[in-house]
Order: sequence, then structure tokens, then C-alpha cells
Amino acid sequence: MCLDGVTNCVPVMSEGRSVLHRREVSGLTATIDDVARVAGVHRSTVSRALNPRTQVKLSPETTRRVQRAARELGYVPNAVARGLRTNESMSVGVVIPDLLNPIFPPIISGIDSILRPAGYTALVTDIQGGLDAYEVALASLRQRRVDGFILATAQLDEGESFHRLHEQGVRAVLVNRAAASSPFPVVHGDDAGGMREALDHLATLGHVRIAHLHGPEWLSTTEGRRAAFDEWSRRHPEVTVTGSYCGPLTPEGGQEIMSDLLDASPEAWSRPTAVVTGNDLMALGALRALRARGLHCPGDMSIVGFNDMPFADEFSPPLTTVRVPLRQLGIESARLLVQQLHDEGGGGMELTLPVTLMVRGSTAPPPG
Amino acid sequence: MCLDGVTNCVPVMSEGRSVLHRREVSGLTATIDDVARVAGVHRSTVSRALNPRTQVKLSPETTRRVQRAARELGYVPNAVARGLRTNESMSVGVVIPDLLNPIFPPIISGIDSILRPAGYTALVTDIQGGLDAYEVALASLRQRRVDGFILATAQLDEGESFHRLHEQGVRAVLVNRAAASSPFPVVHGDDAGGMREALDHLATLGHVRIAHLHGPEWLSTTEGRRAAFDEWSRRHPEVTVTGSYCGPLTPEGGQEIMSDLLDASPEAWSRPTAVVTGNDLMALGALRALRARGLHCPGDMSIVGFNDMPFADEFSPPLTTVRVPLRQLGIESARLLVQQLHDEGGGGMELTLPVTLMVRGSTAPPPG
DNA sequence: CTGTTAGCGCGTTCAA
DNA sequence: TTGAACGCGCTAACAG
Repeated sequence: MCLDGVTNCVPVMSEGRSVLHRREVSGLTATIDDVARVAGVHRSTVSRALNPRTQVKLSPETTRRVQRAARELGYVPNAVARGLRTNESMSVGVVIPDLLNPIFPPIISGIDSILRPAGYTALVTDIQGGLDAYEVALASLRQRRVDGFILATAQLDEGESFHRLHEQGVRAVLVNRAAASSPFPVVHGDDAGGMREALDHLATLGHVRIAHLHGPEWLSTTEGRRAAFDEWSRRHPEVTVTGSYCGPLTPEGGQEIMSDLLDASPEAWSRPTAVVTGNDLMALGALRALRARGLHCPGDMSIVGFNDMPFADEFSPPLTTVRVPLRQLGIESARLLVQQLHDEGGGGMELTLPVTLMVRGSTAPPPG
Repeated sequence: MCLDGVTNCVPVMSEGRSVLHRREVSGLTATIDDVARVAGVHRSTVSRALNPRTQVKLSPETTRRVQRAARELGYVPNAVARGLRTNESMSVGVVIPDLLNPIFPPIISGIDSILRPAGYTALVTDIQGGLDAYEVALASLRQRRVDGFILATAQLDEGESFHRLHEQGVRAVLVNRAAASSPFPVVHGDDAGGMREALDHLATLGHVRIAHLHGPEWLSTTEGRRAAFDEWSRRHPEVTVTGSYCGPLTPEGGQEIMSDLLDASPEAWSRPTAVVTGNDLMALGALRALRARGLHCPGDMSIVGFNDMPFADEFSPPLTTVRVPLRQLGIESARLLVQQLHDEGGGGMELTLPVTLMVRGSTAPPPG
């Protein structure tokens, strides 16, 4: 088709062959009108033939003719136009605190494995830890009319803000981090259970002086684990809790507070013989701090991480850590969101996924 | 405003106060018409007042009035409607082969740091290595009318396909991987230079039997490094190249071909004393294979990786590897794309970023 | 400087 | 079973 050598093709929009020509020249995709013309039917018929839901009301013959025309023209429905009409963008905003934290790729991957088959596209936004970046991201995604959100950025005190969003009709699911009182479903690992497993493991090894190097207090993960830590230590009076140290959930954070801890008690007899860290990145920093003092893990001190981020088993020593089913976290949160988007409820529920202690090389009996 | 207690509010769309009410009840955002009504001007005036480019042509007084009204109503321009009208979605499709490969987060992060300030949103799509998934992703993104692509998935033989896209008016930039003949700009690390540095380093250490464990042949990175490997070995006849082994760029791939290599020459005297791998993941697998045989790195064999992925320095031993400026790769590719989108040319150019050999613990003089 | 008009491409009423 | 008409929210042309 369009074999003639027309060169100065005025962009007449709705006149016979020229539309096809426009397409082949500039790459602009065919519209529904083009398909209608080629199939010899009306636009609305094309729309119906291409939509599985309305397709049943057409004669098979017409359906086939339309679909053949569409295929011939390489017709691709314009998602923007459809979105304007249907008020559904078939996209979901996924907001994460820091893409460079290795726990997020598996979560995102899990999310995607559910959203894509359901017809949704994930718009992943990394806010790099910034609070105002979070606001901007939210605004930008709402402006793009995403159908819902998966938020991995929740802070404990965001409940009120979430309630406002909820009242505005915003659909969302929280993943990994929860808010104190949230109208949105939450999917997270069993922080308390993981902490207990870690402590039981250390106690079994014979540790009696244990510290907790945790993350910022405004995170639900911190709170859950710290509460479990306190609770456990109350039930195990034979174990001395030598303090609870707070720092950012980064290698630098871990390194710094471990250094502080070592400064505070330079003598081995007073120092904790084991620490549980807020996540694996902090554990990594703690390892570095130890190394910097010429101390060894697990010889001089045992370390338990949290999350079992990718490659935690390749560290030196391989990290003993509480495995959180990261990919599954993504899967379940996406499922819950799709459920909401299909008006199948599920609001406000809390899904706690079981965790597993991975015992590896960074824990051993205490020195001496 | 809207203080009256109207309860059964029929959704009259364009009648006075009820629009406001609709908004407060259901969360539907105010439209440009609502703002126009409140500000007492025409829609187009609102549009102009809110668009920095056209704003100059308005009286400051009007501009202020409109902006105040917009703020009061919490007006957020509908990006979907705007996209339909302007035929610009202000979004860019970023297609990557595998999100779980740690080299991609830094690349994506770099891309984002350029796109976001330029007003674009990155639509990151992970094709999980699947070729048909790639086609689907491309179609889906085009259907969403992305303004351009950043492709990290290029295969050597894709030149023709890229030319077709280019002729259709598609804007794109290739990152990390190139195609044999591409109309699109390419940004990648200096594969050949990195390989030479790695080999020089090994030669200096005294290695005379070196192997290359490389990735799939259809990748430009593989080709570039292998060509440099061959070229270098031709110039260094004193060094025996003990073979070139191909496998997937994963830990499993590296583990398997290293096992094969060890099977092929079980005796230490015939075995290569050093290998350069296609990337750090393969290096990781090679390390595992070594360990599985009770061999040590670097004692029995030295290993050089490629990319310097995050945490490669935390492996055991810390990996000697060719650092590719991953984040910069992302930054430059995004820059080039934005340039194209602004019609500032830059098409077809090739940007080769310098790489650095990071000498760490996985290389040492050969045994014996 | 501002208002009017006219679609962007689609899905969804209504009628026939 | 199909066609006609309408409008989603916005911006770009053209007037005035």
C-alpha cells in the first residue's frame, strides 16, 4: 500500500491514504480512525472489536476484519488518549527511599511480576531519602494520574497524612515500612520474630553481652525490632543489654556507631560480644569498624544483620542475618494493590511475612 | 468554602460550587475550568499563567490571581490530558536486561538525576533477559507515548532494527551495550582499555598463562573485551592464552565455566594462573568454583572482574576489577537523550568513558 | 494582553 | 449488531 511516490505530502489528517503515508514517513502510529477506514467500519466498532470486554457483542466476521486491519497497520492504541477517556492510567507509582540499597531491586522485581501481567506499569521513583523529594514525587505521580501507589517510604508518624490521602480516594499499599495508624494495607517482614531468632541464636552460642545498633526511630522496622529486643532482654536477665545505638541505615552509619561503641568500652571484658544491626548495610559498616581496630568478626565480636540483602553471603565473613522475603514482599504488596484497584477490598489489612535466620560466618561463640 | 451541608450532591460537572464539592468528596482533582472560574478568567489564560514559557505574556496581576486560585483549589494539571494535546508525555522508557544485576541501580540513578530536573520521568522496565519481553516492553512503552528511550539491552546485531526505529522517528540512546551499526548515540565504558589494563596488571605480577571467561558473543562488551584480549596476547607472545570460555554473565555462568576449566586441566602446571571474567557476577561464580575444589584465590589463581559493581570490594577476597563509571554512564546517556529531545542533535555519536583498574585482593603473583 | 475556537485519540453513551 | 455524537482536560492557533 501507499506505493505512489508522493513526496510533498500535506498532513491532511482524515483524508484517505494520506494518513497511512503520514505514518510511514514520520513514525506516527495509526489511529483508531485509520483502522476503521481500512476495515470499512466505524471507529466505535474498532474500539469494541479491540476491547476483550465489549468484543462479544460483535459479529465474529466484523471482529476478524477489524483485527486484521489493525495488525496490518501496526495499530497500537494510544494509552494517553485512553487514559484521558477512562480516567485510568493503568500505571502504579512505586516510591522507594533509595534505589542503591540492594534490598529494593528484589522488592521491585516482585512488584513488577504481579503488576505487569495485570496490565499495570510500575513507575518507580527513588526519593534518595529526601523528605521534600517524597512530596514532589507524590505530586508528580498524581499529576500523571497513577491508579495507585506502593510506598516503601512510610514513616511511623505518617498516619494522619495517609488518612488524608485515603479520604481523597488515593489507593495505596505500604511495603516493608508501616505507619502507626494507616488506612492502607501493609506488607512487611516479621521484625519482632526475626529479632527474637537472632537473639536466641546468640544466646545459644553463649553470648551474655549484646548490643543493638538500630536505625532511625521514625521507622516501623526500627520500632518493631527494638521492642522485641527489649522484650527479649527482659525475659533473659542473664544477658546484659549493653545499649542501643542509633544511626542511619548505611555502611557509614554502621561504621560510625560501631566505632563509638568501641571507643566507649575499649576493654574486651566490658564490651558487647555480639551486636544485632538494623540492616545488612549497617552490619557491613560495623565489620569495617572492627577491621579498622584490628578486631575480628566473629572472633572478637559476632554480628547479625537484617534483611539478607543480595550478596550478604559473599561478604567477609559471610553475614549471619535475618532473611526477609524481599521479593515476596513486593509480590504481596502488588497483589493487595491490584485487589484495591479492582474494588475487591483488602483495605487496612496487615500482612506479616515470616522471616528466617540465616546462620553464616559472622556469628560464633564469644571470645575467651 | 463549601461550608453548606449538602449531602446528596449530584455530580453536576460544570455548575458553580458543585465542582469544588465533588473534589472534596471524591478526591478528584480540580480541572483547569475550575481554576478559570474561581480566578474569573478563561481556561487558556489559566493555562498560560501556569506555563512558565507562556507566562511572560500575561499581566502580572492576572498571573497572580490565577496562581492563587490554583493553589486554593489544590489544582494539579492533568499530565495525561496535556500529553494528549501536546503529543509529549514527558517520560522516557529505560529498558534494562536485569534489575537484579547490581550494575543497573547506579546507572538508573544517574539517568534519573538528569531526567528529573529536565522534567522527564523515567519509566524503568526490566525485561529479565527475555527477548520477547523486550519486544513487549518496547511496544508497551511506545503505546504510552514515551518521548524517547534509553536502552541498556542492545545486542550487536540489532543495528537494522534500530535503523527501522530511527526512521520511524523514535529517539533513543544506547547505554553500556552497543549495536554494530546504530543510528543512536552510544555511551559505554572503555572495554578494550580496561581489558588491557587488567592484562598488564596480571603480566606485571608474573602471570604467563591467562584465560578469559567472557559473556555471550552477541554483546558489544564481550566483543570489545575479547578483541582487546586477543590483540594484547598477540603483542605478548611470552604469555600463553589458555582459552576463551563463554557463559552467561551470572554467578552460575562463572561457576560453571570455571568448573569446566578446572576439569579440563586439573594439574596446576597446565592450568591458567589468572582469569579475566566478563563481569563481577561471573567472577563471583568463579570464586565459588575455586572454593568448591579447595583452591584459593589469589593463592592458586588470580581473578579480575569487570564493572566494579557495588560491594565488589566486600567480597572474599575483595575483587580486583575494572571500574566502569556506572553512574556517569547513566548521566551521559540521559544528557544525550535530552539533547535529542530538545532537537539539539547529537545523533549517532559514541561516548567512551574511561575506566580504572581497581587492584584489590583477588590478584597476586602466580603460585610456585 | 486576553477570549474563542478547535481538536489531540479514545470509549461510551444513545439511537437505529 | 452497528453508527453517530459527545466529551475526558488540556494547549495551540487565531482573533480581537
